[in-house]
Amino acid sequence: MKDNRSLLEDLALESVQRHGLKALSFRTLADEIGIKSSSVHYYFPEKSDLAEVLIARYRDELFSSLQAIELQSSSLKKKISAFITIFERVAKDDRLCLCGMLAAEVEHLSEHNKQLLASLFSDMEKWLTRTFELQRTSINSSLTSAQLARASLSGLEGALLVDRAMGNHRRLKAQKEFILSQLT
Amino acid sequence: MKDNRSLLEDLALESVQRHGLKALSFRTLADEIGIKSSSVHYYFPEKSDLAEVLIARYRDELFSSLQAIELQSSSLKKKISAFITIFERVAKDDRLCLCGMLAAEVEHLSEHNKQLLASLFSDMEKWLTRTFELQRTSINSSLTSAQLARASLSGLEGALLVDRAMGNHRRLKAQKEFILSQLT
DNA sequence: GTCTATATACAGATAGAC
DNA sequence: GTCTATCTGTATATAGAC
Repeated sequence: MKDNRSLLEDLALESVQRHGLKALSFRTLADEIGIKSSSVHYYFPEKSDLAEVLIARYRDELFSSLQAIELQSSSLKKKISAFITIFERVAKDDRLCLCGMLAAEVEHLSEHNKQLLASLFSDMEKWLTRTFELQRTSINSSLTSAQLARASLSGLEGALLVDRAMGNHRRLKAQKEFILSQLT
Repeated sequence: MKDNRSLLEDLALESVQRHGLKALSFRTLADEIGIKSSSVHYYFPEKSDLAEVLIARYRDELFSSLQAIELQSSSLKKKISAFITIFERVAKDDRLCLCGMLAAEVEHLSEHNKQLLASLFSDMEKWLTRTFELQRTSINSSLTSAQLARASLSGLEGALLVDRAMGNHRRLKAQKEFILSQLT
């Protein structure tokens, strides 16, 4: 049995990935677990406090996935495939990546949360850059590892975005083929 | 001197590309040209009516740009470069592509506007697919023209999205290099 | 076309009782 | 921790006068 704090975080994360932070309401959130909105404010005084927790949680779970990839996969192609699997799971769940959704709403974020978001993107890119660079010889492209990392991450974010509007997963599939076609 | 209808459309388009449709307020819009919100309802009875006009306008301007590209550019690389220029202009103006922003907010669109958005994406992909296919011999990739089109468009949308969160244009630049690296 | 006035709904947030 | 009650702000939308 989970405590209310965790339940609220779970529901909030799902809601933000589906409908956005601006559309998230403390009232609706409270209704979903049968408490009042004032009780939600007990856990998260302001909406920005909740957003901060969501970003931190997403970051933690993401980084443990990345560590698992480093341990389990050997070839570069396998590592990048496993990385893309993270996005495929998000797509299957009819969600956007939290980062992608917040990026669309960046003008509504607190300054602090804007920085957290930027550093999360930056760290994902760094992981990709390092992963590419460590097995650079497996790459067949004129681009630098950093450029490939930037294009790959933003490409996957865009694929999730457009696929949601189109009701299928064709762009994520195309993006995956595109990225993997650069690796041997 | 533009009429109020056009002024409202201009301001609304800019606002949606920057802050999203959900954040767009008839009151604020009215204030910006010195009329009352009830007068905005005279032109656009409901918010979804305004959104529909914005999508149609965006579509018209986009397609005339695409036609110009077909007439002016010869090589495939030049055509695709010119296509990417459209996104570079959007980025320089600190906006998102209207389609990308609405895709993030797709759960809040009316059924009709959801369809308009999907068909706009679809037509952009068709244009790209046709353009790639017509000069297929200039492409150095194992992907089909349709897959390249899907990956390119969603990649550019994602680049705009992530770049906004990061405060620079590095992902759009990387995406451009990535796409053009497949063309001879 | 534009206004005033208003109905209605919902948002974030807080005070204070239990 | 959770509640009731409330303040305050803002949103969409409409009726009816000018």
